[in-house]
Amino acid sequence: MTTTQEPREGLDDLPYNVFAKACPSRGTLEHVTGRWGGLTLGALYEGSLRFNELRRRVDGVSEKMLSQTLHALERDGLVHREAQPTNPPRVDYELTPLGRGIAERLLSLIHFVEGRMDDVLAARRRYDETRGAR
Amino acid sequence: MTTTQEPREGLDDLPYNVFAKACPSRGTLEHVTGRWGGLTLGALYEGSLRFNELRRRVDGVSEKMLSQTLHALERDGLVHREAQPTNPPRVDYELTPLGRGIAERLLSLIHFVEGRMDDVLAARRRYDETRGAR
DNA sequence: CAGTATCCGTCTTGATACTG
DNA sequence: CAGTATCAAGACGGATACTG
Repeated sequence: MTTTQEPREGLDDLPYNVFAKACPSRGTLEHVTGRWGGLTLGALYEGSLRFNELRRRVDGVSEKMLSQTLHALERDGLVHREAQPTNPPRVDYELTPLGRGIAERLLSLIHFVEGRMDDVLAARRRYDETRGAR
Repeated sequence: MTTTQEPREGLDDLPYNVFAKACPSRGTLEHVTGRWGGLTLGALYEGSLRFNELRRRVDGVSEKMLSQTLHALERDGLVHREAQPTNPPRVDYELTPLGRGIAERLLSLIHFVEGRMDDVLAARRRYDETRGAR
């Protein structure tokens, strides 16, 4: 009976469970936490930004990836796209209320990680010494 | 002066800034939020687990990916690996205090997303109707 | 049980070029 | 400015087989 799964209380009674392979929340979580999704949401938390402003904020993202990321976030209802039909075109991206809720929690995580990087780096050195020498 | 970067107060004064391409925090954040990293941390939040228990919890992960993920998290000092030299071998994985701090924030994000999936799914339907019909 | 090693296809990514 | 289209390189992921 080692394989019997005990339900994790307070989690499995939700309609969506990210631990399950087929749950749609897994997809959204991947958009949010993906390589560029999180940084994009984080950048937009400061306020609305235009496409190229965003590109400069999110250091290293290509046009293609930013475009793709924004589409996914817009489709999930986390980002609102506001296009002015001027010439040259001007398009502003901003978080929706739902997007803000997600960005807040994401930034909490990001700031926590940033604040602990010295510990992480120290742990890495220890690990590499111990195992690397072997 | 459209390219002048205004510092984001309360963020850029940190020694590590995940928005910068070369910042090591980016790497750690990717371990944490990667496809399997987040789910692994989330599973371990409940308590220590053995390798194959973990594999069953994190639905869909392969041995290779779980092993790889655990190594990265252990190296970053988020997970502790406790191996008993018995036969058959028994290895328990558990969060370090640092890992718990990160897992808490990650779970806050995960639960929030899970709780809003109906909104997300509705947004997707709207998006697909509007744009898909075009 | 707890992994490691290897093969191999797929999916992502980044450069580059081009459009409105 | 705000993207889209295309393509090659490489990272990523899964299946399988094997080890201690």
